[in-house]
Amino acid sequence: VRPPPSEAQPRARLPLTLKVARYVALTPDEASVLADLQSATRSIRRNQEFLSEGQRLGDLFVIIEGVSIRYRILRDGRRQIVNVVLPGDIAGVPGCFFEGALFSTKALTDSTVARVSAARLVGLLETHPRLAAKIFFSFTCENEIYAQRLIAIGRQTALERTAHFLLELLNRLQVVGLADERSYRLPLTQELIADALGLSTPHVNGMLRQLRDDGLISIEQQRVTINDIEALSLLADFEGTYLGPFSMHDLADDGKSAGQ
Amino acid sequence: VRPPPSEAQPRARLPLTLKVARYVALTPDEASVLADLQSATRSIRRNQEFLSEGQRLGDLFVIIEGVSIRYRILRDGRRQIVNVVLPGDIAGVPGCFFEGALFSTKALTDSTVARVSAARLVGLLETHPRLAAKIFFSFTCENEIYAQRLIAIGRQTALERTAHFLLELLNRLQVVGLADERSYRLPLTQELIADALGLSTPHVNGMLRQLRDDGLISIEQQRVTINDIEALSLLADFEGTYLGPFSMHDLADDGKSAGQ
DNA sequence: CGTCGCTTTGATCATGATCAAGGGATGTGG
DNA sequence: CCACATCCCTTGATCATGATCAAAGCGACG
Repeated sequence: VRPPPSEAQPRARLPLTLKVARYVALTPDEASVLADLQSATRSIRRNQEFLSEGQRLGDLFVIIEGVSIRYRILRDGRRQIVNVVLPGDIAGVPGCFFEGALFSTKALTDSTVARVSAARLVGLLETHPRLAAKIFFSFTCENEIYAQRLIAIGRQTALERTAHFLLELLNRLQVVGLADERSYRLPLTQELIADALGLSTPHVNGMLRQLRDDGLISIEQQRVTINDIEALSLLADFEGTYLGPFSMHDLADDGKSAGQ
Repeated sequence: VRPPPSEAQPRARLPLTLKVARYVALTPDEASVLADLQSATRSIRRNQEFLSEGQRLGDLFVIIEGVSIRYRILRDGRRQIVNVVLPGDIAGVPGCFFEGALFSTKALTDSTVARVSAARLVGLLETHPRLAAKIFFSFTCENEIYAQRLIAIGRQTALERTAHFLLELLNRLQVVGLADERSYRLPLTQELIADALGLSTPHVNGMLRQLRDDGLISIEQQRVTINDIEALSLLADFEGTYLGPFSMHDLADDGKSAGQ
């Protein structure tokens, strides 16, 4: 009864074009420029830290495949994961514009990324300013993910937080076609979940177990299944509306008038 | 011994132009468009909630003067403040592009804001796309503030968090010229600080008292003074580098070449 | 003078951390 | 093919940080 390990891959290679396209409408021309940006891909091995705190780097990485974490380790060893980086996300922004990156980013699985030089992105300001604006705008959407997580970590109980985390990942993975209706593959250990949620590993273990005992979720191997999305959302006070796709489509349409 | 209440105002009315200018270089033309955007100001009374959760609103607000909070209240009454909104910040993004705002925003003090219709901002995509890109980019910078706060709330002790919070505000207020070298006026009650840090009011009280007893800070009336910035930064594991101004200046210069 | 909003303090309680150890699966070298 | 090692999950006992509840002080303001 060994499940095929390559379960998620056959799912047609996504026309990811950076997930920007999920957020805003692109002209064909823009789409092709975007595709071109991601042309040169590179492989990253599991556990490789490809962006390091303090590093002054002029590159960003569009994640084509694989899961990474963005984190920081405090002096005494405590670690906080500030983001789980999924395919379609961009790593290295705005670190590449600051003096040095503020966080490290490490691949959890073997990954494929497209390296884009910051200079080239900024060059878009000149050559395709509207595309540049759309890309930058798409970065803004991450704000809501962070804000939402701030609430979870700041004011929700361990159980609620855990539920929230699982739902957030479900939604984000669905956006890029890596999750089906109720389940997805989650390459995170409980220790990593703990560091993302500001909890201890044993306690995360207990919370997951409780969610399982209550029949809200199932976990086997690395596959998470949400059995009752509604109940879990209620528990977590979760609304998926903040995770794409949404309505800048209306506004930033092609050559049409912008004044509504 | 009543300190003049209008202490901070005489400090020349800032050429705030939205704080965008702190982050990126603007051409004179862009600067004037930006100034124009903020021309029509409006007053907001203390305690007025000018952006409400769930509200579908096509406007954003550039804060000219006053302090607001962006927050959400959970079903059982717990409140988390996700951001303290200072002059120069923009409220309502990207809420205005989502189905509905995800958080409420409320003025803590009487405020002056400039209302900008989202349509107008999007219109910039057509008329001044490079300016639009720069504005959107400036939104991205907030990500780092959120990420930093996630670390504080997720993995730092109450004392460290409190120290971090005070330092963050010092730095952010300095950027817009509302704090001097070591002190600033803070219109937040301890209850509000607690809701921003995910702590209880009595505990915030204790932490502030401890910081005071240790001689690291002083608080009188609403004025916070950091007596030993270095020591406090060490305690909080704080580095101010993530709060502008930083170096997209190099990249996005006027008509110059972008490829470095 | 009295109320209201905020700060301060203390006593008790609980959520979740820490520490420690065992268990199960997978992988690797002998 | 087995022994061992590694990584991760699981469990339990104890501890501590910070929450909750309650109440008193203290200005500012009307």
